[in-house]
Amino acid sequence: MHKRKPGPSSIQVMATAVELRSLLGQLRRRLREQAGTGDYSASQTAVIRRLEREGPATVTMLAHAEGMRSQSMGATVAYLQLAGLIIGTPHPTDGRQTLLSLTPAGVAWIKAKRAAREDWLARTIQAKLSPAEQAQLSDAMPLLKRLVEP
Amino acid sequence: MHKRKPGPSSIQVMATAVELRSLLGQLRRRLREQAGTGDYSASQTAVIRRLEREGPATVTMLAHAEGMRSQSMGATVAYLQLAGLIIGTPHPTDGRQTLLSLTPAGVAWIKAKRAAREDWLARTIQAKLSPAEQAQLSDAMPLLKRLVEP
DNA sequence: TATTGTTATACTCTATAACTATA
DNA sequence: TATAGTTATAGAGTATAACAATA
Repeated sequence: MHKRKPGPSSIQVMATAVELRSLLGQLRRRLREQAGTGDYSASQTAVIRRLEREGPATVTMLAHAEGMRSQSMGATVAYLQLAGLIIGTPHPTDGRQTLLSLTPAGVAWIKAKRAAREDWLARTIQAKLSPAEQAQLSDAMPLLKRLVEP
Repeated sequence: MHKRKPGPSSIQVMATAVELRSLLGQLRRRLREQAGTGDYSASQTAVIRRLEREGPATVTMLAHAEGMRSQSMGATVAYLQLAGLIIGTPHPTDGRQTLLSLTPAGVAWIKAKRAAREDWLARTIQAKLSPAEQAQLSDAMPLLKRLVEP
């Protein structure tokens, strides 16, 4: 256990909040500027990854999982469909729903990405943080996750 | 020291990267939807806070510190000037530069914000994380900072 | 010639509102 | 009537390019 901070005061929490907000923006800008041709946005990548991890899903399900509106997710999904990475098939019993899943091209994209270590964020984490710090960052993810949960 | 993870493999690093990217987007969307009237954007808040912490600065200095272009920072700063929270005064010796600093209204805004604990992010950190977890999150900030550094 | 800052313009992401189709 | 999804439109945030003023 870390012992550096006995218990953050509310001023320290505010400082963390302010810093996190600033870092959020900086990370986002850095991610965008590092994105090359053939790369996809954060939302697009998140969708691809989620479909890989959890299998087929509808637009509404994806929107809910990523904390955005279905209209916005609709645009994200439409782009990925045009790009040929995901495909929508009608739900067998409910005609309103469209089940989205990865195409072979989508699966191949993920694998190629992983093999090539093309991901700027992953490369940077590995290059700039020690293994212990990488673990520390990884351990902080569940905390961030809880912050965005309803 | 945490001992849960002996040394993250490159697959784990990729997983962290993917998760961080998704959480980044979710946090940003949540921050936006929680923003009420009279609130300012992440970039705007970051500028206000930085001026408070480090004193007067130019547009170029602020842009560099936040990792964005001076044209973009110009827009952010222009809005804050219109809102009356910051003011620009000509540099005494270098006529090209404009030194930006907080107005009394800007200082008052920060103080009111703090006193009222109006900040959604700070409130959420305090409400959803234990003191130890708050410290853990705070400790992760320097790691994120190093990721965005050039 | 280099630097500070501004203006014009465009792109991405996301939101709200209104609509269609199916249940 | 409620739900899944689409289309139209708007706004915020940021980028690039071109320019003006000062050093």
